Amino acid sequence: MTEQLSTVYDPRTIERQAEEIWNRGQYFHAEPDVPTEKGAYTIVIPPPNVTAPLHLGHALNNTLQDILIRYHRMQGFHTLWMPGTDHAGIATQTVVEKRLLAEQGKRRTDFTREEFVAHVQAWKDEYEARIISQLRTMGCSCDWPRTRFTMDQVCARAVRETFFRLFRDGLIYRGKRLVNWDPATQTVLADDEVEHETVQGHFWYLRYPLVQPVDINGQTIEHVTVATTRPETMLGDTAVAMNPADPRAISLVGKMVRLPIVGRLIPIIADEHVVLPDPNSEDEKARYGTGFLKVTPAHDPYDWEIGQRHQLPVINVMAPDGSVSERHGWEDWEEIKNPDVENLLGMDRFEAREAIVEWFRTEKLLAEVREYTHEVGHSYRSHVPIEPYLSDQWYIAVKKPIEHLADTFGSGLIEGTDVPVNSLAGLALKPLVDGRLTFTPERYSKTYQTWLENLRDWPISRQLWWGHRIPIWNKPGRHRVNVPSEIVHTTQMDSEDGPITYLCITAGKEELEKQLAAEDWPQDEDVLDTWFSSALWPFSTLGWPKDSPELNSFYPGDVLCTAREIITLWVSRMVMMGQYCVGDIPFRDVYIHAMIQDGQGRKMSKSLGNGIDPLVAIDSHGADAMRFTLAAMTTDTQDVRMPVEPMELPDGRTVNTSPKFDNGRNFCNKLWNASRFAMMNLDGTSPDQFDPARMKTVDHWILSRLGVTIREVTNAIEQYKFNEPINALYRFFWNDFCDWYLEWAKPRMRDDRDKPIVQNILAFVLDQTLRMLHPFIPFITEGIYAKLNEIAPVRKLHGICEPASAEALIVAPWPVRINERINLQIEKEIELVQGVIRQIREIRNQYTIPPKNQLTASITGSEQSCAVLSADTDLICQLAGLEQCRVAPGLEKPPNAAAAVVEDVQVYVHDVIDPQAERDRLEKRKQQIETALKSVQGKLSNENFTSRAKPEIVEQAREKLRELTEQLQAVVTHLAEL
RNA sequence: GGGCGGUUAGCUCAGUUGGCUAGAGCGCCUGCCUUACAAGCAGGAAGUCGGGGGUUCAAGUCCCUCACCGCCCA
Repeated sequence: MTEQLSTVYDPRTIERQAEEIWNRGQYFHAEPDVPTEKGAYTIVIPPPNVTAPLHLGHALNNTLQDILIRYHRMQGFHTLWMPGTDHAGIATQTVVEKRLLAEQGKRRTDFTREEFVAHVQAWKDEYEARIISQLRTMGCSCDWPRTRFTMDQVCARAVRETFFRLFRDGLIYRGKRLVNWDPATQTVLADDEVEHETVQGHFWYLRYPLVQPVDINGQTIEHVTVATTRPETMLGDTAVAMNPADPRAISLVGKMVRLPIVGRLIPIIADEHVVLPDPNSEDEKARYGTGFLKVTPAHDPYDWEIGQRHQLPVINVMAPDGSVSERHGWEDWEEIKNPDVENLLGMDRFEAREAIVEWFRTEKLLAEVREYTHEVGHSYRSHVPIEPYLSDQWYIAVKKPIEHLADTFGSGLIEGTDVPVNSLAGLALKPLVDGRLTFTPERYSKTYQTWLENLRDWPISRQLWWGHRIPIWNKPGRHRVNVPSEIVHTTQMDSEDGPITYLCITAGKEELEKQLAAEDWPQDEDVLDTWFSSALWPFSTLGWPKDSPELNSFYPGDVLCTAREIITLWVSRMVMMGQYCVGDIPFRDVYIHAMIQDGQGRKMSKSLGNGIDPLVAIDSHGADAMRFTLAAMTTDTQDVRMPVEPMELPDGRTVNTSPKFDNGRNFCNKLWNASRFAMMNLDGTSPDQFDPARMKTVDHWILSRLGVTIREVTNAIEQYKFNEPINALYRFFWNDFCDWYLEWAKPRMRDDRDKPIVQNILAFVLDQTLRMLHPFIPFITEGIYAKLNEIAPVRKLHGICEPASAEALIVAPWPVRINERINLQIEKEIELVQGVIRQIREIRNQYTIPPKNQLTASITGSEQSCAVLSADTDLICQLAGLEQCRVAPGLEKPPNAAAAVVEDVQVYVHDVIDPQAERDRLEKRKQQIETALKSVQGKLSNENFTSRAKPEIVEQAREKLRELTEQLQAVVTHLAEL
């Protein structure tokens, strides 16, 4: 006899066993160019940031990917899951800066660039290792030897090549713009790196004196009042604007104002951007506005545009750290400097705000202060308010047509937009419009589309040290270098200090770079936006720009699985760059999964302490349990809640986990024990002893249920549904297989004639169920499968289904559909049997009859039902605890019997009568039937229903009415007899 | 301000194209250590489907509107 499974389900043991099987077989690995009938199936992992270990959101993300990967591997696809991590420029640099400050009391600038980068590199090595180990512990079947990092040599080469091509195509340019500036990390941020938060603030009403008072309608006006939420920017005001339609405009436009504190003389100008004041308006700007707008072109994007329209001077009054400074473009400093302004120098922007408001108050120029709630942009990394800031940055032109791509992708605008087909934005948008790129759930395609239609040029330079250094070398003046244009591309641009020559060098020319540096061509200090390298991820990881076998075999991939927050940031850019660099979209489908929140609907975060570490969940419940629960929660809603509770582990640690993982663990435990029980009975199983002709009703029934389940599960996975297959498998395995089939099988195991039939069915059903469960709970299923292979190596039902066997479940073929086994007639029969058993059990319970007391029952009803039930009397006796059961039409109700009604059948349990309990039970039943009856009668008495509803619906209702009427009659009779 | 979600049992959530008495898991109540499983078995209670209006023979489901919660974009 083979060794049995241990009596206790221990996730740790089984996880180790399964890992060993997978490692031995190298099943995660995919070699290119291996032809399979179905072709390749590729997923590239959304590379986790090396900033921190993975959280539960990652666990969900990667569980879903692994389900898809394992399913397709079993379906016979040549399957690759490409793993790796992302350097996450600003985020990682920030955490390392914090650590260095805390541990060594040193700032970034206390190190050389090389020293600092070495520190970040060390951090990266540590977290990359942790992340990969987390993924492996979760069971992710990635092709680990292929693991990439966005800054490794392979990826770096792709970055250099892409940058060079963009530069050569004239899509990269340098521009002076107002950017989203993060004064804490002192770098520019792209629009989508700015988070809008609601902030309780104020509107301050500041009086700006007119140089000469103005008379309007006999009233002397001595000053204009501007309303602002950021008084500190007034130091840089270069005009006051009003709407030309304002009645006061005729008298005021063209007059001069003396800017308080500063003393600068600035004009009143007319601009339609200014909203007319209206205290009753729904528009907040009108309600809070005075009709006068202070214009600060250097510190507000709208003011910048007004400034451009009116050629206003641009005066920058702030340093990059957000403090007031005269040294960063305060053009008229020498003329205006005075003690009041000098006092403010060096103050932080919020300190300066206080001081300036105080100054206005003291000088009686503060007209009013009002509370105001508004959205303020914050850095998604440092979380400080964003400062619109004037700065020089590199940009990518996203709506500029790329001529040499017109042949491949066409030209002209995409219908209904201003996006050229052959621009970068167009390359990303067109596949969606054409239906080649789809989103699941579908609604997210709108986010993608709207973003691309309104896309502005992409600022790609970041003032950081951690990242891909921008491959541009520059020198003031106009220069020429004697190098072929395939290696160096040259552009000249004008700046305030005259022309500058910029060189972009292609990858792999280190000698040339050194030589240029020696000739006073410094390289740009900045690095590229992290998303630049992420955009290349689907093909840089496969070796592009080399024409590698991997690229040929696995690109384009199939699906991208990610969260909605990076649809714009990342998904759009991958499509853009996939098209631009490789000429095809990187994936057909984008699956967007939910965001995990805590029990109160809050985002899980470190600061709230409400996060769950996947490794902790695995320690507390097992990896399979975690995966099961996560998949079971995955519907197409946008958020899911996961109650978080502290729990003490066996090793004494108190950690956050969630009681929701109990669901998964309980299921695994059930699977474990049911499999153990089945296998106890499988010794000596031989398919040769299986004879389909000797199958009984319950055997046909369980195969029918299996057939339905195979169909449901397969269809659901194909549609990116994850909770549905889990639920279908749960119902089938627990409610059908364990609760009924196994119970009915127990006595049959002692019957020599029946045993081989049951054994073969058990082995077959268990085998097929394990295959379907494997993508969701890979460890336990693999472990059980290995045992099953020892105990019952051949599992097939001759003449019914003969699935191919496999050395490991991970590569076992997915169950084929057995729709021909689906038999709804038999399912209905068993439902009737189950209904009868349930009713007898309820009577037992209500009368508190001990389980061991064997009862006698008689059952009567229609010819048809009696025929079914008398064939299955032993099934009823066995699970209802009967020693005797008579079934026949027209039986009388015995005296002292409890009665129940099931479909068109009367069930009498003999000699248990308790009149009061019986009356209560029958009354309750009567109520139920009457409620249902009322609803059906209501329908049928409505002539419109019978004439307009579909005939089959009407027929159904009539049938229901008949059955309910009979049931009611029976119950009423029984009540009367009491 | 624009857009997108959500609101169903005490909790977390399902509910396909409108059509049987609206379901599951957890929790709760009752009884069971029944030879695979107490992480279990058997049974039970529990819902004005956020409010209002409309379309329809028929609305949790479609339309309008209001309220609250959340996300994204300006």
